[in-house]
Amino acid sequence: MAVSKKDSEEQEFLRQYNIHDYDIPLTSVDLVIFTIRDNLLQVLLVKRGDHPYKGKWALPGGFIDVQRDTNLDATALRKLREKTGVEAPYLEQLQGFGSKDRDPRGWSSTFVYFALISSETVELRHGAGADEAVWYPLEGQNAQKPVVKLAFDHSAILELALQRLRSKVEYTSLPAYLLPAEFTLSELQQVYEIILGRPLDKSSFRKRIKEGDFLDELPGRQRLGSNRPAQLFAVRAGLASASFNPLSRA
Amino acid sequence: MAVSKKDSEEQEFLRQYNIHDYDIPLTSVDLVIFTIRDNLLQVLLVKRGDHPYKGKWALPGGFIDVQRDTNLDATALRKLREKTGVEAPYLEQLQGFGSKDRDPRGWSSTFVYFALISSETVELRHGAGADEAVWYPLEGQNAQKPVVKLAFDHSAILELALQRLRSKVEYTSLPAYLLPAEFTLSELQQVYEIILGRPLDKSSFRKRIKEGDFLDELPGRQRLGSNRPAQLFAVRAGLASASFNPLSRA
DNA sequence: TCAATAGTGTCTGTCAGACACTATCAC
DNA sequence: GTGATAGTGTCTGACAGACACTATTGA
Repeated sequence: MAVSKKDSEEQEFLRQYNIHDYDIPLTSVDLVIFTIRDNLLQVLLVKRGDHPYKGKWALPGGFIDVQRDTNLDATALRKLREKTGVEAPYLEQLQGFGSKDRDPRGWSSTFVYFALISSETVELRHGAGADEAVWYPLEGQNAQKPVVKLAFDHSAILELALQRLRSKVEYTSLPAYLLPAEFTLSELQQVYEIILGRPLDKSSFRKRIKEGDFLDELPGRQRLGSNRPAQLFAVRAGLASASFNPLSRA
Repeated sequence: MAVSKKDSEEQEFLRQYNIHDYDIPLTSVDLVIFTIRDNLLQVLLVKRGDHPYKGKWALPGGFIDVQRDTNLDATALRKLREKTGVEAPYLEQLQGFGSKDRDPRGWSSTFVYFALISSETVELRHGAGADEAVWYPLEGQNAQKPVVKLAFDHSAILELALQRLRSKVEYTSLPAYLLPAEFTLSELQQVYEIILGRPLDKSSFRKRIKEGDFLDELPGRQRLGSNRPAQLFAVRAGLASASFNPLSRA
């Protein structure tokens, strides 16, 4: 098929197009990675090894690698893997932020992701050029604002992520991703209570979860102790990284 | 106060930093602008005047102007004003999109905004360099996918925006922003029905709206006709552009 | 009077939360 | 048996939706 005049005109345009001719903003991807450790909700922070804000605590993140990353999700997953070794978490985009003055290098925008992982599957990467990474606990139940001041506008971003987590927990199965692959309903209820900061009724909690129909009972698998053994459950396969509202009544 | 070694080191870093040294993605802001016209939900589309996708229909949008725009919201508001003349709509960020191949010019990312405006306040900008702009109806009630194929990945983005609109309508006051400043409860109910594609019960609709407590009754203002006159309402001041869930039961 | 739409009242089935109950293990 | 936690059953108040009713205008 011959190349039409229109096509060749477009190709000429693209040939002459050079992104470096324009004033454009910096664009990065940042991550708010939550987990449960020691019965507390915790978030992953890194100490910045480079300017700007060198030595300050920040959310993990970085620039899009236009050679290797095929899309934004890929960038987020790569960053997550680099910091934690985790491959398949719950991951969703939180929101974008961008302004003239959030980064001293100039106009800067970032796509912020929101990840939930089980702390048992994590190996934090240390040493050898890697920025120092720590789990930072978001104080217990009544837990207002995080205490540390973070680099850039990351404190505000963390605040928003927390809000989003709390509001989504009300009607979704998200907290299941904060636990190891196998867990009991009591353990799951405890996670809901940690995030929401208030006790839940056992009976209605179990009713909702069962009706939500996003957990699989693992036949024969039980957690033993000096009490009645507890049935183990797992998140139903195929739901990871997806958007879904199992507890919604809509 | 003397400039510390650390500060001057950072300043030196910033002096040498040049964004044009890096391979970075294109970053733009796009808008999904909804309104109600002729009892149909409609979305604003523009015909592209430049490459790429010249002559194709697309969502309105463009690049961030790093000189004039102080933040992402400002870019979105500016674009909205340029296309429609509207100053104060309901505006929220929908989601970011970015990938290697969504734009033939190279790695491209976009922050997509979601706007609701009253069609009565709009003057579409035509002629003189402006791209042609039209309201495109999203077919009536059962209304599945939009028919036109849009440029870039805009068809998928529009699809997602529609989903988001429909799901938010279930429990928020959003539809009020699709109407003129003053409206009756029956008119508002009609908008909900258009978006959801199903009839609502008058009594429970009115109960919910009144309890939501986001409308102000306009004393003395009534819509007349050859029937009982209807009380006029307005969205409570101070809620515009804000995030809120008046109908939520949480 | 009628036609038309605005606006209210009542009933009922559903369901979430409160709370008490039973079950099953280690010791 | 006891202590501890798992898991279930029952009741009740709140409330959303169905539907019938009343209200108020123009013609």
